[in-house]
Amino acid sequence: MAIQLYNTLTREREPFQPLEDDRVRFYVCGPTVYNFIHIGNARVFVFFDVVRRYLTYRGYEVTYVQNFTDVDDRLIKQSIEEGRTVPEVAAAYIDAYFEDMDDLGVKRADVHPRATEHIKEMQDAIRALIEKGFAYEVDGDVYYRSLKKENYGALSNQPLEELKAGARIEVNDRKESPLDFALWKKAKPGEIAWDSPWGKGRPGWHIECSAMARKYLGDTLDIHAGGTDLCFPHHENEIAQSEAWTGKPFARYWLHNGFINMGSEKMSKSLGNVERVRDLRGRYTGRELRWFLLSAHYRNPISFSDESINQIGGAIARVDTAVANLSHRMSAAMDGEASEEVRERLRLLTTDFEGAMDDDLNTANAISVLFEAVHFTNELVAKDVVSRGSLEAMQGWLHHFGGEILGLVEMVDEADLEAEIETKIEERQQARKNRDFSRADAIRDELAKQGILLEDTPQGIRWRRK
RNA sequence: GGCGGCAUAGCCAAGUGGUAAGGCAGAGGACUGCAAAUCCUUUACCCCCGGUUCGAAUCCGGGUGCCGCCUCCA
Repeated sequence: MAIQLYNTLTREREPFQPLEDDRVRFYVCGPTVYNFIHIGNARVFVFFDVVRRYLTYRGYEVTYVQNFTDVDDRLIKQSIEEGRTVPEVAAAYIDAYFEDMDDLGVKRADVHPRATEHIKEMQDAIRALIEKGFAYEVDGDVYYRSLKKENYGALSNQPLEELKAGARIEVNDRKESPLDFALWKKAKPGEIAWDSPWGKGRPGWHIECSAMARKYLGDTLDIHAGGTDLCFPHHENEIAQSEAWTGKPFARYWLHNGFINMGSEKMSKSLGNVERVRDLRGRYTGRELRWFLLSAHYRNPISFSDESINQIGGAIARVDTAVANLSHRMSAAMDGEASEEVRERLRLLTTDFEGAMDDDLNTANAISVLFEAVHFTNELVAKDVVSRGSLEAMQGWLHHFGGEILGLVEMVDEADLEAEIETKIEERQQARKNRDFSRADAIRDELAKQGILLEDTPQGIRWRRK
């Protein structure tokens, strides 16, 4: 059964069939690096990181591209406020972006192209659009002629009349139609600018994705993704200009993720309720945040609250405990291969996991399969007799699906066992043997203060970090 | 005004026709020197009113409430 994806373009769930059978060209709109990213940005990057990992697991050769918008009005504004140049501001927030993403376990894209490093490609695109009659220059600005293309509005499902009616009246009345958008903007004095056939200026926002996507992925992408608000106008405009430019479909599947609300309100600057990842990282671990972001279906809104994330902590503890106990059980296991029962259970878990992810990337259900795996792990660990092979197979499953694909499970390294703790444990065992329970409890309490939890099991004492 | 989404237990959250997943929190039990962990059991008038159907959280109609997009906001 093929992977089913909800495609914004058709507003239907469709079987996923890339242009080439075993290759996926995947483009995600990255951040505008004028500031630290917020939790809503992070949802995009974390979720599509999982999609990319899953597609790779499914055998596709994935080329994953995510851009940085490193020049635009907001960057210019920010550079004035910070008293730094635009490139300096961009560089600082790109570094910050990677720090935040590393903490959330998001892998680097194959390419992170920056707008300012592709000025030539954008100018080539603009020139081609002018030649084809899809763009026109007015006094140093270049605009795209939106109405020239018949299917403008298809992605956002808006009839042109409505778009026109809803369009804001802009100060700039040099455009032929209010729907036209800037491909090239003339520089004001002192602004960062590049030379061009139309005079000094900078690229408009939408053209960078079209130019960079084509350069790194070709004329037609398999998947183009981003936040739901990008649907209009950004993605609509990308489609228009790219297809006018290349004469080919721009992207086969458009994926848009839902927003994060603060309570029931939209998170927005004007409401002053924006949660930056940078700040959240002081309150929560990156793993808690990642788990939180994957705990609901990607197209549904998530309500952010401290209570919600605190609940995640309990869930993570359950998984970590199982993983640690599994590791501990290994030392007292019998030699031997994985049992047929275990193999069968793991096959079923794999089927369920794939079923969840194939069903429009349902990470919430994939996580519930992870909990089934945890439950089975706990049963195995509690058995009187279990083979090392069975435990290793279980461990491998958790590592692969929970760790490699979802990025939520962290394995423990048995070599972590520290001699000092082992000595204490030995001492406590002696005390218990002598029925000196107060001494035994004292040692346990002492270790507890260091964050080490001791647990008595039929296979001996095990310990883990709290 | 146009387009679209959502409403499921104390909380979070799956579920697009066949007796309501999973997690957190709570309760009871088993196990334990005491614990911890684990296992078992337990917690739902699926927003309201109609309709279709043998059968609806799921489809249709009408309400109510909330939310998003409609030019640079993930």
